Amino acid sequence: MPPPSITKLKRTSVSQPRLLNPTFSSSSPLHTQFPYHSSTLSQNHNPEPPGTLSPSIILSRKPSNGSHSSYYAHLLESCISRKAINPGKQLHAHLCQMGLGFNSYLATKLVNLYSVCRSLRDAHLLFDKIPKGNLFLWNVLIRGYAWNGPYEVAISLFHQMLGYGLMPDRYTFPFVLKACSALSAIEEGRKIHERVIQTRCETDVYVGAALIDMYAKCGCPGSARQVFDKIEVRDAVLWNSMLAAYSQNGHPDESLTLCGEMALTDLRPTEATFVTVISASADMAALPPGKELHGFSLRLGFESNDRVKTALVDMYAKTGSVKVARTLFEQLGEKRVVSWNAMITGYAMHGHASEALNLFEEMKRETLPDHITFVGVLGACSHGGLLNEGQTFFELMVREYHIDPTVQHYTCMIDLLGHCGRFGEAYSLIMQMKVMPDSGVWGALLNSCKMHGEIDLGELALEKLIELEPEDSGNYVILSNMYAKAGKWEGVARLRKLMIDKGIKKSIACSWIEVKNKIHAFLSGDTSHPNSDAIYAELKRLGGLMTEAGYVPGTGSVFHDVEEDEKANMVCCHSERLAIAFGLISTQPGTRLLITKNLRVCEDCHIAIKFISKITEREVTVRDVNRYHHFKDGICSCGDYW
DNA sequence: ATAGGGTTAG
Repeated sequence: MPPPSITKLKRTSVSQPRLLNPTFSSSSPLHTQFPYHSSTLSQNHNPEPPGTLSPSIILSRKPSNGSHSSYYAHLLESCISRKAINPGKQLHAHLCQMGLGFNSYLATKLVNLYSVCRSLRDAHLLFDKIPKGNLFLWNVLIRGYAWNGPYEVAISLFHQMLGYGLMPDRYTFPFVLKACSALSAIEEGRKIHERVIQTRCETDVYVGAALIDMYAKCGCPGSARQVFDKIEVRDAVLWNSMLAAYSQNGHPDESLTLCGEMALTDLRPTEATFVTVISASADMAALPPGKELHGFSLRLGFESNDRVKTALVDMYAKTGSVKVARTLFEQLGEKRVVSWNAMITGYAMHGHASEALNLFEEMKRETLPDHITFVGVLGACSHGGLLNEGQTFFELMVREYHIDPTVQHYTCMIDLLGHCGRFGEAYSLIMQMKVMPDSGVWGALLNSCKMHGEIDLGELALEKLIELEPEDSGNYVILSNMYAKAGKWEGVARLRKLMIDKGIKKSIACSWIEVKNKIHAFLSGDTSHPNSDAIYAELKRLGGLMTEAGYVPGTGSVFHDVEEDEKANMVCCHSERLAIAFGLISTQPGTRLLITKNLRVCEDCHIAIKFISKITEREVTVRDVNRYHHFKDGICSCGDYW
């Protein structure tokens, strides 16, 4: 039996309610009031997923004894839960014919349907025709804009709603706060928080989680914590939002501490708990808590959870256990973009360029790479000094994948060109960027200038960097070292005065290592550690062995007023080397050493560490906690002239 | 009478 066409349905005798006619966007090829003729149905190239009610089935079940609001409500609910826009529009047209269009209960459901189907234009046009006394109607439309944008409209609707004398409820707040989060609109967010308190909604966990998220996205974890502390009956999601608030704002340690408190409650951690807190431990380059969380997640039955597993891949890769990361990566049931990206960037940040690029080739066959994939791929090229490959991938990204380069992609390219001494091309690339060059870009250029002694361009880069981040000492230090290397002491003096005038203090390089659950931190030339004597003795011993093995202390930093033998001494007391020496004398042979550094490891130390690994047959990983594409901190504290 | 918050790769 052929499906009944909507045009054949009986028209009611009631005068046509124009009020709620469905609207069709101008992009739709269908401009008639009844768009779904049987001919158009058969041309449907986008069939609904299996299990969806087809439009013909909906209408063939039309009750013969007249129309009941609850019957259509049921059908509309069915469309809403399936996000089935086309049958919904057909129902809408049908309701207009039936004369049920002015039923504001059903109309509200239609607004809801358009809203969940992201047809905000249709939702809003219909909304405009419905009496405004119904809070639910407002909530539905605000939700639509909070989920899909423009977010400003959600906030403006909220104010219009207040203008109508309606009181927002515990459903309204999460929606409008989500819009504030998306816009980082802190002033608006705080005003809404006041209203939450007036309305006595502050103990609702949904409202609370939305407030915490709003404060987190606006960079105010302290305010988020105040909200969290005021709520007495908490659920897992509330904890999760607070954990995320800390890790999104550079406090992974607080996130881990809070996770410990959560573990003391009766609440069962969820997938989001583990994803958040495992990534927090990756951010602080802390393997032991990460491993503990791994075990904890296994005990709670998250072994085959791919999202948790992806977070673990990222954590193990970042903390230097690239092989463990790869093993887990291979265990993934479904490899999504995030998983590929975590593994590729993991290889890139440890300088495993060929592994990163091989994996990228494999990925291309299975998944569509995104802009973050290319940050990893270009980062791998930049680490490996692969200029030609980098340029090819950059082209590929733009031409084949139609991805607009971001500052991060440009930073990698500037670094690549600069390190190869192609300053003309590097500079013209900066000039032709469609995005504003940030401190990462100029920092990459400055760092390259330092390597090649390009003083003029270096001065220009510093000028830009001073505009962008006047408080950052690292930039001055790099240029100062360049002046010193070229013997331009008046430049050194000028910069020193500039820093004093601006009241800028130099940041100090610090490295740390965890041994037996205790963190041991070292500054450059530090002698305050209880085992200091033994550490320096070990460094001296290593120095001898390294020289025998062919190591030549770095010529990267030149000391103008220090005797030759003292130079060698100073090169040996960079903070990462102190941490390594301590690790060597206080752990079992064969244990892997993970050192974390707050500034970028200098090239000389990188070479030295390779020698140390070889001589001692120990796996040594030094990880800087700065993002690897931030080249502005490419300094070692001993090489400075202050 | 219908609805809602948190999550990873740079």
